[in-house]
Amino acid sequence: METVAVIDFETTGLSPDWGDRPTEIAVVLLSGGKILDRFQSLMNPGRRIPYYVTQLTGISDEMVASAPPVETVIRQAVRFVGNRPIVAHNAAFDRKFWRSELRRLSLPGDDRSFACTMLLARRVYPESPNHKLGTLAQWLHLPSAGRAHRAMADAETAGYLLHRIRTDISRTYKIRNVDHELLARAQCTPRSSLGRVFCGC
DNA sequence: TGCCAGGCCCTCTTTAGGGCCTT
Repeated sequence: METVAVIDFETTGLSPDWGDRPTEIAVVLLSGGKILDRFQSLMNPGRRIPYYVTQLTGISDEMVASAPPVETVIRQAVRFVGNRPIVAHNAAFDRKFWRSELRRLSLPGDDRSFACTMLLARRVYPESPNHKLGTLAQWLHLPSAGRAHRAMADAETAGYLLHRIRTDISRTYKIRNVDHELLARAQCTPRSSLGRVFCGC
């Protein structure tokens, strides 16, 4: 089964266009539902972290003061991810920070597509109370990964969610190997045609 | 104590509007 890189950013806010920067990144390499390797680092965003974000994530100005700068960590993360497909929960959010930081560094790969576990979960589990990562983890009884809203815990949980989605799709549509290409296609496919997408492959 | 944006999806829709989700 293809190895994918599941990414999660903690940041100073919602938008790099407003000057927000990452404060932490975690990447897990996932294959067949097993975590093969992990990368995690706090980083110094060069700006203050709003109080409400610290309340949410537990990441404070004091914690990132001695951390390496964003540029250093992003270069390490890019090397760790390599050419593997990238997955995230609400991938549009992580993708825009990934792109923003790669462009700052003039690194290639800022146009890479991300597969999104939230969009997949909306289609596969429409009956879930909502499609927040924490709710899905609880609702599906996924393994506990630690404190929510920290990068490694959320990346691991998104990895477990991805594996569960693959397993349920395989069972529902009698497909043995649900690879990343199918997930990527599902990302752009209306829920009503999900069955046709997988049965058609 | 900075409460910001944007892509996706649904519907009381499509020449639009609003909710969800991420920090």
